[in-house]
Amino acid sequence: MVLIDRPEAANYSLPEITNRVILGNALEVLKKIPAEAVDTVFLDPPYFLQLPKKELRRWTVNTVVEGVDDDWDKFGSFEEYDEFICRILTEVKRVMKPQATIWVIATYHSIFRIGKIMQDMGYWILNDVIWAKTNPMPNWLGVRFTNATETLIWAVKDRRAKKYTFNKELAREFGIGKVAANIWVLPICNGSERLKDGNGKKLHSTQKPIELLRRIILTSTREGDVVLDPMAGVGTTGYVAQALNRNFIMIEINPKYIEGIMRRFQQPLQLTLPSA
Amino acid sequence: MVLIDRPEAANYSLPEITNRVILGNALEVLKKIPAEAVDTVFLDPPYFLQLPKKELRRWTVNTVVEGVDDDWDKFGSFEEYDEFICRILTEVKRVMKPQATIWVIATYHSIFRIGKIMQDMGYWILNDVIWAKTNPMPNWLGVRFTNATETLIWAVKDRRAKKYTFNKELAREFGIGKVAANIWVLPICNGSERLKDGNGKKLHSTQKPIELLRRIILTSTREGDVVLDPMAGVGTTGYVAQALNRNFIMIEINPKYIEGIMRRFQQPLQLTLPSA
DNA sequence: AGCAAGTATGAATCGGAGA
DNA sequence: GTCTCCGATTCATACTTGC
Repeated sequence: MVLIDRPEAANYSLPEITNRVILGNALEVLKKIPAEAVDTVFLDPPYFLQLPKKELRRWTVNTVVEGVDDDWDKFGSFEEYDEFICRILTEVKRVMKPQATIWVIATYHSIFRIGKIMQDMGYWILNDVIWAKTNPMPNWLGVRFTNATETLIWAVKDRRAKKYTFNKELAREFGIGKVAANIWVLPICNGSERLKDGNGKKLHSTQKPIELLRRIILTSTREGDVVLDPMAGVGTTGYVAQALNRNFIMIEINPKYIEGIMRRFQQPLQLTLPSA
Repeated sequence: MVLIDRPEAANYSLPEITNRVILGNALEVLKKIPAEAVDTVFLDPPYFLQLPKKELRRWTVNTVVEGVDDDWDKFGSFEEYDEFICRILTEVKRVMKPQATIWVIATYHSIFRIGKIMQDMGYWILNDVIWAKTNPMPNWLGVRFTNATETLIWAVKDRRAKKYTFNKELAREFGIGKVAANIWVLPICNGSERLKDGNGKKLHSTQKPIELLRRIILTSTREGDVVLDPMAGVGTTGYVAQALNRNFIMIEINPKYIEGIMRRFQQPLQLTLPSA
């Protein structure tokens, strides 16, 4: 894995950034990428959780839930959040090929805002896909339903885009029942897959599971395609793309996460390609 | 079942409309209902792009700009839909008690717009609940995932509302696993439950299943509560509410559907109340 | 070594009363 | 709006410890 750290760069050529991770702010880096360059986008933005200041304590073991308290999830208001989302989606749209598709993931905290903004920008939603978690954290005060799902929006740039990639047979394997249903049941990322920092704590608050990206890439890309992840975190997208013979471009602003990516790629992921 | 058909009415008292269905336009009828009158709302709005234009326009008041047919597929249509949703949610909010909760159901065509509008209006989302259909209509073209879900948004009027009703133990029965998960797996409305017209065709295109309303009412209301459905269709909400010893107020503009409601209530639904 | 018991933790908008 | 204090509250999974 090669890191690109040239903040002074004017523009990037596609070859020089393919299968690379670029250190920098997605909004600025994206502007330097050629138009209509990528086949698929996976976007995992901050969810703007607005967690209460009050700590949530497990009374039986007297420990505190370490919720998402990262600076990258802090916004002053919905308006501020909306503007951020809108700017990212504008830059992303420019670098998408005409037939490219985009995946965006979030929870109820923000997925509705994102979806409406996408529609208003002209993106055409193909599906919502529900990630049903087998092991969510329960709501133990019993004041709400346990939030066991995240929602993915799968869309094209424009209503007129038709010949996008969809591997129906693989989609049938992943969904529930015999139809290619829009529900994926899989566990959250934990155990040895979860990257840790020097103190054994999780390196990233919200690392996405390999299996989730495997399903996204297999259903919506072909071998040799270029997958873009503008907010790569610890790089699950590129890690899985490489294992499935896809190309990738990742952008990440946090050196701590970049370090995790570099460490991860030293042991390439092994995945069997479907015979089809 | 008593029908209220008094378009000339000034204002309604709560007793005179409780356990009744009111014939009329929801936007106008809601204005005649006292403020802070209901405990729970179930809103099943038109699903954008699934109804012909004239069907949607019947709901809108003073918003139709003539001669913009060419723009119907673009932003103009979204705006008109948004305004309709905003108006309904404004009237609904007024008649909700401070601790009342609201359920809104839709598919990806419109749920994102609705959710953002709700947030922008100050509604505070408690959960999204995913209705996973056991018997969805397959997507034969194979160009998308089969749409096997609908999304429900469950919300309170305001972020500060706390003492809303949530029957945790019942929610645990309905969800998947032991946690009260936000996923309900149940079939679409079919068979003898589905109301038919004189020609044996389905009377309503999107009749909601009894079981869906049973779960909504049992998890989020108490006996004696008032449940409001401003766009009642063939009246599943009131039909289930009555069987569970809840009160209801239904509004419906289409006499054909009202007729279905009247017919339905002649054979009251039998449901066992949970012993709790 | 293997099995059992104990411990840790997850994108969480998670309470209420009173000062 | 803040703050403090009181009290009731969780499951699936993976890892660690102990025998």
